[in-house]
Amino acid sequence: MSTIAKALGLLDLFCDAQPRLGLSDVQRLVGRDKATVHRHLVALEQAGFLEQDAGTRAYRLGPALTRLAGMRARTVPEVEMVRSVIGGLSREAGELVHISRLQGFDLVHVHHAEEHDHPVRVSFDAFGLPPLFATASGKAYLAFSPGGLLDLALADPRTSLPGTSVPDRREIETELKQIARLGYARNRDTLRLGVSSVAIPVFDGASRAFATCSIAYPTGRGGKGTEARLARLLMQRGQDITEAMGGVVPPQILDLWTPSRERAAS
Amino acid sequence: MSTIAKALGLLDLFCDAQPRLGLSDVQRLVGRDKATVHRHLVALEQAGFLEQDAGTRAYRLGPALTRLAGMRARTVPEVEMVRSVIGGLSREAGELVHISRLQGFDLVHVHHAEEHDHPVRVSFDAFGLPPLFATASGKAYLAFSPGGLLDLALADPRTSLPGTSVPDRREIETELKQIARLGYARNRDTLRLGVSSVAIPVFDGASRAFATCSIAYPTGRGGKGTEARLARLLMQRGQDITEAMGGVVPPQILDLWTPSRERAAS
DNA sequence: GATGTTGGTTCAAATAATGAACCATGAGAT
DNA sequence: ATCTCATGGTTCATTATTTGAACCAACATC
Repeated sequence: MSTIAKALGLLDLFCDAQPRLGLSDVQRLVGRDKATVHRHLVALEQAGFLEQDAGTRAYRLGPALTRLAGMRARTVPEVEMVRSVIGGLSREAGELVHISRLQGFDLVHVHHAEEHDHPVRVSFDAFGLPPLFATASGKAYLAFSPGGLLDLALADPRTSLPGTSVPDRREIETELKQIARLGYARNRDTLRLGVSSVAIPVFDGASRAFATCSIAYPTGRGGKGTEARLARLLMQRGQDITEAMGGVVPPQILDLWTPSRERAAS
Repeated sequence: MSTIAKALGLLDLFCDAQPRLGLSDVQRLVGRDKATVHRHLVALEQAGFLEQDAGTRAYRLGPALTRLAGMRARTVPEVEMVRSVIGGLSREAGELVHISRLQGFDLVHVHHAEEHDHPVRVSFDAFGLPPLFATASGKAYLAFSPGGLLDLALADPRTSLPGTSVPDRREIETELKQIARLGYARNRDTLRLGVSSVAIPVFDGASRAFATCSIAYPTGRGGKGTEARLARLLMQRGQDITEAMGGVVPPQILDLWTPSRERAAS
């Protein structure tokens, strides 16, 4: 393991739960020698990636990160940022990933990634614009948005299209509450037979849901644990996706997605 | 020089002028061996600090920066971020630095830093609330804000306070244009005899000026080059200051502040 | 004042970084 | 078609940097 990797790895220790860490804290968390850790911390501090509180001598994330992140935001177009994140997610999940953005009252496709080699795959297809509550993405969006939107979605003329059963408002509201509790939405065969999916919302700079990211997979694949596994992967990347699109995940959602990242001392 | 510092130093090469660099580019810029540079780039990429374009194989700043910057923004209060930046600036400049924020039609003090050891110093003092066009800070603010504000400032009742001469609108407008061209505002003895200052605007998240940062110094100090030197220091840190307060510097101002950071190949 | 923290330093030993030489590929130029 | 130059990337013996046990000083607790 390169020293560079070791040093940079230290930055990941600074999480929401513990944003300030002293030398001993870091030493305990990574298990390396104190002298080594100290020199890494100093090197990071001199580069501006950490800064040290003059009073408590604790370290926290430094200004260089803000500077470089700003540089990236200015120079790397959103498309490429999103591509790199969902590309990685698709590789991890082994399934089709796609991102839709709200336009009017519909979620329209903006990006997708398909980096896997299963013989059976869900083919991507912009299959019309189904009503919001009929897709995992739509439900993910509704569950994390102001209440009034559901009424508008229910008033959607496509609600009564042939083949789609008229939805029950109560039932939907119950499901949306469950989604808000779980952190992700799901769909099993409801829109296209044999196709299931899980979805999470994407937030904008003001922490409002404005898009969604979903993973679609053949319902049969992988048995019972599949949905949970994919949902977990999706939620783990939730922050990266939102940030790639220039947004900020509300703290309470972040807790839902990346719980117990605490590294309590033993 | 530690390997960590060498590797992290590579990140600074990615600037607005050249956001994508190939292995050879980086190698030329830093002058180190190609193999070394390559391994550093790979290490940075694996940690997410860089990412490589699959097509061109060029490197660009990576998603980990956005993630960590977000973490910092959430966990480190603005006060401390600002303090660390202007503290450094005060050390570099050897003079009093302070930041004011617009409140109503006045710039009120929010932070200051005074880390120097000159025997003669400008003492900090919240000397009332002078009209905007009488201070370097106020002029810096006006010069980078929508035009209508000048009228409001001129209508300020304090304009006709004893001792302050009634300002000429034409004259002020000319000066504001000059400030917008130079990138910074200045004041020499106009408000307090023996005290001069230079100032720049601070921008919010929507790139609107909402505060200012200024350096105050005894007019006599350091001869003729002083103003230029301090202004240069101030503008160099302009981006850091705005970003520490959660804002974004408009690109055209950024060009003014950090020009020709290009590192052209010889 | 004994004891356990904390942040930080030292210096011989060990490991990881280094760089000259080496590939493979692609773009122009002849 | 081939020669050349540039590119990104790799190898491996040499070297220099990183490493960590022991050590120090300051502070808090018992």
